[in-house]
Amino acid sequence: MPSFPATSQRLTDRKRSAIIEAAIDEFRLSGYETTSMDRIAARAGVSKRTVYNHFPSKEVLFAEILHHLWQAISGGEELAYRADRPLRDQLLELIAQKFRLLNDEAFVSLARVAIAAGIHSPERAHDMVARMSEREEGLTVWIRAAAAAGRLKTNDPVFASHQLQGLIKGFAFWPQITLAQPPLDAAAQKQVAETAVDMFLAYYAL
Amino acid sequence: MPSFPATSQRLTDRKRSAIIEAAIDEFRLSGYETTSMDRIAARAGVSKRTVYNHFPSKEVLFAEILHHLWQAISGGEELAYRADRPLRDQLLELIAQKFRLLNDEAFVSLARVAIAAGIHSPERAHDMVARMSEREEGLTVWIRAAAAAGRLKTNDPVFASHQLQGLIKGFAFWPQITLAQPPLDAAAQKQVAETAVDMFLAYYAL
DNA sequence: CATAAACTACACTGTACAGTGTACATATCT
DNA sequence: AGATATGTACACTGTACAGTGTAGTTTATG
Repeated sequence: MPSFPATSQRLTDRKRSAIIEAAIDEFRLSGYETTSMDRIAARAGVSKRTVYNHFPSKEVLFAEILHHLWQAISGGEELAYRADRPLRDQLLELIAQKFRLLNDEAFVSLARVAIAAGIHSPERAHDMVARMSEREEGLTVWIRAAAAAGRLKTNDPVFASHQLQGLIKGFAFWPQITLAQPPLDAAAQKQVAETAVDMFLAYYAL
Repeated sequence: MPSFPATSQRLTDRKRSAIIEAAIDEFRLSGYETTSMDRIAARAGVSKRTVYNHFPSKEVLFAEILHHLWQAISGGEELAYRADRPLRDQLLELIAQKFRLLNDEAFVSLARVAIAAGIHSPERAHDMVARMSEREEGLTVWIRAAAAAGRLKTNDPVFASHQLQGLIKGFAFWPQITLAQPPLDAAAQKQVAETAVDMFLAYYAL
């Protein structure tokens, strides 16, 4: 029976976690270029050599972190279209789900780091945003179903979905990413969500 | 009578312009951190020392460029609300004006550079986007006037204006900035503009 | 043409940083 | 307790880059 030190696993695992956490903080704070491996090591309370024993290069460490943050936010339970409930209620629930993501510290971190790093690295940006837009599929699927059921008048669900998201993200995503603004408070979220949905339905509902 | 070399002004002016142009290209291509003064000098066809004779530091050169690009896009002729024309036409014209800005290479460059540089420098980001949002005032003013004239039902013109812009920027700004996507073609612009305006009016028009 | 201003080549300083090699220490496992 | 895996301190290489100093050349101007 291993008498491991109270809180957690093997030393090497704790070190590894500390490095990843420190790296997330540093990259988030300073971006990829201006973050040094020495600072990451220092913040992690770990020797620089240990960082390199775990991760062969800064690039790899960075990729690991993107992967790590990605895991942290992968919990999207698709909401299916239902004929027996008002469109408005269903849309509000879909938006609420989106807000949970947008309020998620991990998600915003990921987005900030990814966009900051990717803005001058097309292939990485492409990969990143491609994966992010997968998370936007749910809404499109719902709209397509509602249209097929004859409750919405659109033959371009992807476009309509982007519109609705534009109405949300303009308030609750881009300002937070580019200006590091705090997430919307509950009242603002309510206003943004309800007005967006009502505007959307005013145009698309049959 | 000075026999100046055909095309333009004094040598020093041409050098200065060459430096600024080269710096715009480089910063746009690689961001602030990863662009070196040596590369700028090389691209400008100028000795490094000359760069420093014109601009005391990289910081200053960068600021100069932001200022320079800012000048290049400052030609916004505010469109005033008019009681004698349909709302839809006026809004479409406002949007068209916005698209002219969004299609402007200089504007997109500025935005990309500014956002990339500012994403980890809150004060600069703040300053930058504050100035950018001045350019969005026109739409807000128009909406306020239309509401005062009893043609739109909103008591929050700023919010409404942001909504309409969200419907545009989600297609024609953010993808271009963060993914370096090409500007929308004419057909797409038409679709985005018309659908946005129609959706907006479906909700707000009296 | 003389003079001042601007440009150039180039060598140089200082710093920051990615990444490595090593000798020694500490933890983990059997 | 002894063997093995990990971590640490630290010195070091090589590179990239901001910024400077200088001596000499080119360009404009009275």
